[in-house]
Amino acid sequence: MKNNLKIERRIKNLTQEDLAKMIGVSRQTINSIETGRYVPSTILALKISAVFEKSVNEIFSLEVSD
Amino acid sequence: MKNNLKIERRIKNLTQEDLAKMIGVSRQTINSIETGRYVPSTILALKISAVFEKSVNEIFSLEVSD
DNA sequence: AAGAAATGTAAAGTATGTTTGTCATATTGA
DNA sequence: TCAATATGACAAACATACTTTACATTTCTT
Repeated sequence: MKNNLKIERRIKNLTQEDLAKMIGVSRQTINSIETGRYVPSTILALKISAVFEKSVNEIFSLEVSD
Repeated sequence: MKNNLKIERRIKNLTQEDLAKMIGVSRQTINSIETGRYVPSTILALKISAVFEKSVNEIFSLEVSD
């Protein structure tokens, strides 16, 4: 699964830690999602979606390997 | 987290097992998501989104408890 | 260039998703 | 009504998400 987190974060000028605090997870969790080390739960994706005011589908997308 | 799975399934006339097979999970996984027993991964949400041709946000939504 | 802030990553532990198997109940259709 | 099909739910085992701590590396600011 791919994601635009880094880009969306830059648009809103948020650090990984800022975003983490906004949605109530650890900074490492954001980092791990961004670097593709793991796939977030749908609740997390929805919270991220709310922060960036974009749909989950606009932020996350399936790859062939999924 | 709430979801419209049951309604969307009815619209497309799919059983839990049909949907499960389409996205490659077990029937119990679909059942558990539908009845709110657990929150799916974002990959699963995106696959479900693809089946119903609706965004993840249209199918799943946050509740205050999230 | 130097110090501060931001990021990447790893290990260990806890929590939660997912599968398989199984059974009970509800719903549908002849 | 009877049988078939669909759904809800539980338990055990396993996989993966997530936290915390900690440290190294990169990027930013001056």
